[in-house]
Amino acid sequence: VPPDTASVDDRLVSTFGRLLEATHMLEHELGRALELETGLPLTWLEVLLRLSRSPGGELTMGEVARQLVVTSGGVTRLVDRMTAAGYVDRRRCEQDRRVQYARLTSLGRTVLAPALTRHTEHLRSAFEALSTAERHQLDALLDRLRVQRP
Amino acid sequence: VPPDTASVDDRLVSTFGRLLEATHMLEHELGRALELETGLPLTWLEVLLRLSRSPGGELTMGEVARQLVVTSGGVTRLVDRMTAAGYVDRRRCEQDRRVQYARLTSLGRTVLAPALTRHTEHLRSAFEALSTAERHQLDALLDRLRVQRP
DNA sequence: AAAGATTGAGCTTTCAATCTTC
DNA sequence: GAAGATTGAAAGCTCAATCTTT
Repeated sequence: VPPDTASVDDRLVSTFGRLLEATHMLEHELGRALELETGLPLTWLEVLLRLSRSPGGELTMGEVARQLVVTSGGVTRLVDRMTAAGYVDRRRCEQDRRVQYARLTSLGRTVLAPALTRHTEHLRSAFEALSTAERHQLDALLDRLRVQRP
Repeated sequence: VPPDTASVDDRLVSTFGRLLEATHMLEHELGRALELETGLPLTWLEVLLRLSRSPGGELTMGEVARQLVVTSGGVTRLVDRMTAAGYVDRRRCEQDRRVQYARLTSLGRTVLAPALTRHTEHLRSAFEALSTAERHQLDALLDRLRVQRP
């Protein structure tokens, strides 16, 4: 073992610890503010946002699960609740009848717009310490932080 | 509203979305690998690690809650379970008898060492795409991503 | 047999109320 | 009254088993 391996590893462990802490904190505070001001949980916003960006305003259940990093069972129930609220509905795929699409409803679009505006304002204040160049830097770093999935 | 504000905001929302996705993915995969190979959940490792770095190997319940970004009720039960496993115990503060310390036991130290080794190996492979300079960059960016707590 | 989605059971967390101590 | 920690109830997630379709 080279003499400075230990300290390099320590830094690595610390960096990861900070990544978790900073992300969890942002998630918690931004989620709290969003839900307080719009009634929409951050997870719901994430789903609505990702659906709205997809062609047809829909994604398969599996794709939502991958993007949110939750299990398929978790997505089933998440979409159940959002369906009960009227923000999304389900559509069977005709080519492959095993798959279901979660699809944005017009109510979902109506609710998304103002919530996204508020969320963006919160984000601006959370990221105001970073310059545009630094935000691009962060973007680039995150893109390269990939871990292979099983 | 300036003409390019919309696209700047879009980028901001995307950056945050990527931050969440990348972090959740790392957390999920590294957690899965750690628990598979050592039997220790990532959350438990985080607790043991932070206790081991503190003077006396202990932190107040509230401090653990803040660092892990969970509620005080959540920490009470987390420490309950880790106490049942024998990895930590509780100690009353004498100056202020409202506070309790969660304290690393010798069994906790014994379990932490090899788990940390494995975790570090996983981290090396997850971060191998980043140079040392880029890891410092990430560190610096994370430090500046602060959000005020209520 | 494998893949996508759902379900039942169980675990961990939050929320709100409570207790103790300052 | 306020702060730190704990508790009961409930929400949301995972895990493993199941069902349907490929």
